[in-house]
Amino acid sequence: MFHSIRYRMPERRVNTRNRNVAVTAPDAPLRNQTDRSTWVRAATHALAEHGLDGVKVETLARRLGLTKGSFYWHFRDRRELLDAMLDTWHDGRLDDIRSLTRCTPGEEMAQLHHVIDTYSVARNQRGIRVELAVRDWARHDQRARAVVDAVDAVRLDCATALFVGAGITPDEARNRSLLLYAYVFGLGMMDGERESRSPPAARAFIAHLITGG
Amino acid sequence: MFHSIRYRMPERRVNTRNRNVAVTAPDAPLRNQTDRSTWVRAATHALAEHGLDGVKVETLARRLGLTKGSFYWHFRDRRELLDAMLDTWHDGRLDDIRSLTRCTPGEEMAQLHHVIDTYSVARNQRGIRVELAVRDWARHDQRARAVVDAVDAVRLDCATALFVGAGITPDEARNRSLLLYAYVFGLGMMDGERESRSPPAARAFIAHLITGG
DNA sequence: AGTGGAACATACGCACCCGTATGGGTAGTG
DNA sequence: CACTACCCATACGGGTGCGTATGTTCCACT
Repeated sequence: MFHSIRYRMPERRVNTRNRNVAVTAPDAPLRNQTDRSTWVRAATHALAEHGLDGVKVETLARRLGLTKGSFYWHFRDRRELLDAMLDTWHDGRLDDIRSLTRCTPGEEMAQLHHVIDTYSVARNQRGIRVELAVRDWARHDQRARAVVDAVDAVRLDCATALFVGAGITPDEARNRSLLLYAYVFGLGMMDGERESRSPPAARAFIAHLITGG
Repeated sequence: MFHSIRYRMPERRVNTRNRNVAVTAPDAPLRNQTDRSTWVRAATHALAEHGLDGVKVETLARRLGLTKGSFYWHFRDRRELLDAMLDTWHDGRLDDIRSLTRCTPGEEMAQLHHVIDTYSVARNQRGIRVELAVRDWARHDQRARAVVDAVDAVRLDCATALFVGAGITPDEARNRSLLLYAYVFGLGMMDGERESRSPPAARAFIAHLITGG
């Protein structure tokens, strides 16, 4: 979704210089992807730390020991960086989901508990921070909204499949999956990178309520 | 909490002009509170619409048909407006909680279902927007964090009392209360002012899972 | 009628951030 | 060695937002 749709602007550059070319040109497949990912990593870090408005070109450049000249060589504008952030976040989440919901038959319930534990603030603080920042971003940006919705759809489908594999009816499985994700993200919002409100015993009890056993 | 601690700056003004005086002066008790609340209302609206960084002095002034001159008469700086927003939000939430958890004995479970319904996106869209914006704000601001924590503490206490009144043990009551609020806020984040993922039947099923009845 | 203060408008300086224009350095290639 | 593509630095203009300094209007009170 929104995979680096980079198009050469008509005559934006008259001198010899150029940016890394469009993906529509099949013989020039995205050179310097590594440098782009450097900016994306720094930007994602800033997003987790200070929110979307903390993602500023000059701030990132200072942090990386570079200048805006470097940035605007790799990206057309700030929006292109934001799209790249959404793309990498989307792809990373899909990979996580796939590796989290792949389990041997009969172990579905244990795997669901592992999903809950993975999204707990205590274990995955950075992931939760990014998650919440992206979700807040999605409240003001349509592309972010679409990416979040796509990730949520896959998450719900995979968790529902686990519940169904454990013998739950499809309807109930979907409802419990929705409760599961709403709970983990909501808890991340309430606990705010600490776990004052949810000692391990409480989390275990709630996890059993969600999974039903 | 953080109730308008306004102090006269030492010699900040040398001419005749002055701001509405400090609360420490007992004979001048906050004149023009209505005008301050006008700014706070507009700011809260902007917060819900565009997040904290959408709360800009000049933008609010344009929206109100005024200028910065008016704002800086009523407020010392932007931070004072933000504190006033937190105060009014805090007080309003406490009022809501009190009116939501006051019920006749024997009706505790029905009241808990009413709490869940009140915080659903479909019924209270604006409240949820403000809630999420404040919570995101709390991730970068200590004062906002303190206010959110205080509100959450009261919410959990009152919901726990309802569960206990319905015959649940205190530990389980607190756990179910935590699940309740984490779920409603998490669902607000996932559904994003629509209710595509949670049809009424799903919400009813989940509500019964949370309350246990 | 005149005075003082409340409530606002106007104008300015400053800082920050975006995007562009342009120059420089380096490595590979003929 | 010249040339070029790549990668980055410097410099600039425009826009925006914060806070301050100062001017203006209206009203209450004497």
